[in-house]
Amino acid sequence: MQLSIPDLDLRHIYESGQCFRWEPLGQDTYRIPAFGRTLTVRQTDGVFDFSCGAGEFDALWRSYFDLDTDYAAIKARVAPRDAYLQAAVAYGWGMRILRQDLWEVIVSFIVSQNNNIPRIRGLVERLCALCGRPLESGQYAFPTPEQLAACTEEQLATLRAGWRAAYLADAAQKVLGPLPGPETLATLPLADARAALMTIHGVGPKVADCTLLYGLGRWDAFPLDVWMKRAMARLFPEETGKMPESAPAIFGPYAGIAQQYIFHYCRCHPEEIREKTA
DNA sequence: GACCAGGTATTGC
DNA sequence: GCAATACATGGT
Repeated sequence: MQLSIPDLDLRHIYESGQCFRWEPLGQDTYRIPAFGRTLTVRQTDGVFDFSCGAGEFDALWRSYFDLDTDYAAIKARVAPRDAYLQAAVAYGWGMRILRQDLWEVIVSFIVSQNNNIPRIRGLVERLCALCGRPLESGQYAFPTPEQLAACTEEQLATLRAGWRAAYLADAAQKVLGPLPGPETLATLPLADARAALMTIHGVGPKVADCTLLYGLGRWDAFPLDVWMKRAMARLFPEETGKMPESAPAIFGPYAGIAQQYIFHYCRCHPEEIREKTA
């Protein structure tokens, strides 16, 4: 089906480090495995061709692309007087926060720690091929917690994930066991939801915040990685040591979305940050 | 061959 | 509490 969508650019999302399984298929086209399905999307001048019918689109992908949220209003709220924020929003004008599967986000960002994005992509794909269900498209579904938990240490070693392999095993155990379900994590106070996720070995503050933001749509979560720390030190030096708790006071209820614009811009323009903080 | 990559757990003060 | 350190793997 075809749809005209404002404030959406697939490349901005693909490059923004929130998802790791999108596969570029030439100009402005991506193949996206998620929810055990494979969607192909082509973008031409704000018009999007989705390789699915209206039923599947409304059931799965409308929420995935966060299409019921007015990003124009959010951008206006996020970029007040500060020139850097204005530039970040203008540069990543088509950014959106995907509503991804919670379990997939937990695993992906455990894998992401102290790793670069190309290697994260490779690792996640190897994991899917190792124990995920084969799809008709020839790709693999993201493995369930049960499938991951069933893997032996030797099998996980083939991923070449290093010390993170043990973290993945623990994440599966915790999700199958004591961890509250998605509905609970979505409604818990931020600090409590964060603490619950951090009971997983290998999930610290940053991975917990990524999980809350990308896996539960909690825009009050504000992931602080090395790049965001640099950007915040440059933009709000007086907030040093108070982040991420003070983020909502600065950016309002869309702190996590602001983070996404800033992170993307920051990664693509490293010189603007280094000049000021080196 | 250092050095870095969307960090975290552990240790020592 | 908070800084220093090790941690595996692969790409510049």
